[in-house]
Amino acid sequence: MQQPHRYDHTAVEQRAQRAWREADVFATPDDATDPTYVLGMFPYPSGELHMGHVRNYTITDAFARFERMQGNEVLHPMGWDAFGLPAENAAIERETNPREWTLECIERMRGQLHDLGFGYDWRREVTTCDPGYYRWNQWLFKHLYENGLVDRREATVNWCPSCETVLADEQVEGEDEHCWRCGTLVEQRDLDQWFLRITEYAEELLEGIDDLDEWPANVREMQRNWIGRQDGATVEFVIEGEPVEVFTTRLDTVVGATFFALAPGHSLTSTLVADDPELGSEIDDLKARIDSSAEDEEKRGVFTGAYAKNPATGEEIPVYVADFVLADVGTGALMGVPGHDERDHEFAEKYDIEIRQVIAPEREAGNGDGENADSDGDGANGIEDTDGIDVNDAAFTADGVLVNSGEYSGLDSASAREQLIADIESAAAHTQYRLRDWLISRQRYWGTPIPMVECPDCGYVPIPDERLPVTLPEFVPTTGNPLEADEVKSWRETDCPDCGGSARRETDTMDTFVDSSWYYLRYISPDLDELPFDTERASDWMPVDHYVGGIEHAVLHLLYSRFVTRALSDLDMLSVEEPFEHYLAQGMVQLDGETMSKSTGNVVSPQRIVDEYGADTARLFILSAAQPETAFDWTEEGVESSHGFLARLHGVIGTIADGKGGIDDADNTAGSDARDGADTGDVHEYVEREIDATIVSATEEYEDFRFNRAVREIRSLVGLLAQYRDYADSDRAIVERGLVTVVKALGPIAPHLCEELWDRLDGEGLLAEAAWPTPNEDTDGYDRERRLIENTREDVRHIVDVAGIDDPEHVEIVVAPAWKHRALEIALGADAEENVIGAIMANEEIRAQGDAAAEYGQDLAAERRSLSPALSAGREEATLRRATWLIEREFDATVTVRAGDDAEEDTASNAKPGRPAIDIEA
RNA sequence: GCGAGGGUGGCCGAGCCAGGUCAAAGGCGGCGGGCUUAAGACCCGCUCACGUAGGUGUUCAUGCGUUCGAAUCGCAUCCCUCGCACCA
Repeated sequence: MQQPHRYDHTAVEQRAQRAWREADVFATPDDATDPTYVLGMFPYPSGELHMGHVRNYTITDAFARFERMQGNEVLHPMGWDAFGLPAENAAIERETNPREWTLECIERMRGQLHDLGFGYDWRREVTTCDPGYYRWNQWLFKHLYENGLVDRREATVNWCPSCETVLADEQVEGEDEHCWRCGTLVEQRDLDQWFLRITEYAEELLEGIDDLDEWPANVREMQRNWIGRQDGATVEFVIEGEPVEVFTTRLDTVVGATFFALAPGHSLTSTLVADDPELGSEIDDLKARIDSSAEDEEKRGVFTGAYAKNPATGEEIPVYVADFVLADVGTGALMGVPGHDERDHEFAEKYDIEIRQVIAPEREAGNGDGENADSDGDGANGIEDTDGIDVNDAAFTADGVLVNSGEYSGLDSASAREQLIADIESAAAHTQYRLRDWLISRQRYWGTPIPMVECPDCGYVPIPDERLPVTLPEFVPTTGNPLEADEVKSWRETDCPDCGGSARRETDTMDTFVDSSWYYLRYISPDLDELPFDTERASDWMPVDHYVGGIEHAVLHLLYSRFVTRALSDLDMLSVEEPFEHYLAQGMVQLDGETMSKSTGNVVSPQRIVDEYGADTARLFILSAAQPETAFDWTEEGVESSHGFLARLHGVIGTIADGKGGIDDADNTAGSDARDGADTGDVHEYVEREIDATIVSATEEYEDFRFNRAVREIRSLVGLLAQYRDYADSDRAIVERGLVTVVKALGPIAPHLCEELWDRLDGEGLLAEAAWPTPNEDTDGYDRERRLIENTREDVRHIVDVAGIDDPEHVEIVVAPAWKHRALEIALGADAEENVIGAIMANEEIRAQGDAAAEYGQDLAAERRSLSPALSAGREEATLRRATWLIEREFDATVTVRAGDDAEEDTASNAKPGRPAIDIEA
């Protein structure tokens, strides 16, 4: 129709952004009371925002804006995970230094975040490479140290040869063990390193998962797996007079232990082979095999010549050193039970070790599973009561009933375990975790210096708080650790805080995951000088209410953060134990089904989209393409469709606001156009109710982060408003209310355009600060009304189609008579045993309907269990009346709605509550 | 191997937790109509089968089962995705 106003997104965006900035809309005052804390994982400043970031921050921004409009105080900050190895490489490549490079990247990305219209409280911005931030990493380290949660010890650790640094276990991925950052295969090295003792919290962290009911199930499961709790027992086997402890989850099989195995790295191993050089070199071979990332190769072992005394039987069993025994699992030694452990079985077969059955399947009545019951059970090796199992073929690994175990025979596995713990002197119940301590040393420059000095006299001494931060010296481009370079010798040389003698600074820096393990606390009081965060305020504002970010951090960042939060809580720094109440793992952004990634080159540049279509289009497309947690494909068509919608909305509101639009003057008087049956008042009410219904459902969708559904609701309201505006007697006030609703409800998603349109519609103040729309009327039952209208319209179409009516003249819609509604109510209220027909016929008015009543009663009785309540006859009639204009427009026919009681008998008899009778005249 | 999550109409994807209002939302693609000189954009319908009055039949991986009633609950099987894995 009218010339659409040109939609100059760049101008619109700049205007809106300036307005927000000037009004300081997104600031969270320090005296806020428990604001809604909405947080996206802060980015590593690589220099360029990618679509994953855009998706992440669009989600948090839309939600934060929604919360603000709901009248809640909101904390929505942003910062930079600014330390990390890539900056060192980039600095060397570009002949600059990591600091400058990083700050430039931050500058650029901050600009991009601005351009996208994300509303952050920039006064709370944190940058982890800033000494004002990382001094608190050092402070935290020191306080953990003082509380016994820091350890320096020699260990076999993961070394990435490409990054030239060690890595924590969590940062090594996959079966092939590659570096999480660069993908290089890691190696093992024995080094003295700093650890945070996260294992102290293993049980707490595990139990805490149960309460994280707003986390995705898979993330919770991944954390459970990672912590890997195992309940079992420790028990000692004596080897040449030396007790050696093993851990086992199957103490019930101890009688079946026919060999003993040590890890090549076990301390006893070297003792046992000390005076046998040949044996020693064989074991060195084994060690070498383990180091060379042993795939699923055959297990190998070496018999040491020694014997271990089985604590349950007193039997002497051979001691092997075996490559499948890992030094860092359990105690680095194990009892071999070939009959009931697949791995031990394989080993025993190879070295011809006795395989003994001590567990039989529990016989249950009706266990018809013949699988093991009839497999040549008579070939059994003279052992009775083995229930047909032959452990020579394969280990039987399930729990069962003990056999061949002397006094323990007949006990079930669980009871046997308890009994054995009680009976064997050296045995004790023990719980073991797979979780390892968090190795935080990094042999890199661009990280937080670990605030320790090594004094020849006092050993390692922490640097006192008042001398923090330990700042980084100038960057020296070099291979290896730049902090070990000659050029920074003067930085390394220092004095001992304890004795004042000359000492050497620790040259390892911290894992950058330390930085991110508490940054969400620093936002709460970013300028505080005395402490990392204000305890009182943090206890009020925490936990983060909604945390959004990639699932790749399921066991890294998210686990470390949980640990640090608990540790801080135990230091009385914080009164919450879990940092993130609701965690939303956003899905991938894909292109042609492939994850967008720089390495493969299939990326869409956010910058290009913003330039070409505008930030609002990008945001709208991203949020309408899929639910936040599922992956979606980026498509140009989708982007264009989103852009088209915004441009149309812009056009529609432009024409209306300018008063030259397609609607009549607001004060037109209705009724002159005497359409049969369609009272214009009903039409208006219909639209009003649809506006209300849209508000209610959009609100619900927002609350659940289902922006895609909210968008659908809003778009369909726009469609309705367009139809209504074309309707001859539309009411300008209602159109405006509809548009205001659309603008408000879409505001969190496409904030710039909506801010502009809000202004055009003469909205007061800024949309970003406006109140969320509320329905005019109680929307109870609107669902049923919508369904009734939709069903009825579909039925009309259906009839027209199936009956082949070319040009319907008149549509008569007849609501079921009141007595049928009453009958339905009675049927619904009837007790299960009650006779429905009887109950209905007890009503005099219904009984008066004679055969019709009996017939309908039978219908009700037949369907009694699937009956659902309907609108009252009067409401049904009113609802349909409000919708007649839609049918009139669609078929260009007149439409009448009648109450069943006033209509002709024939027609009315077809009507049921919720299902009006329809009569169409051609 | 262990664990978790899944398998829905041509495709994508809701529904499943709280069984009936589900032939099953929405989008895409396809078809028809409107608008238009035409195309595009946009708007309105249709899109499992049969059917000249809103009907009937057969569907939600497969097979059993529970129930008056199952896409939804249970069991088994097959397949897919992800995580962990020589873990004692």
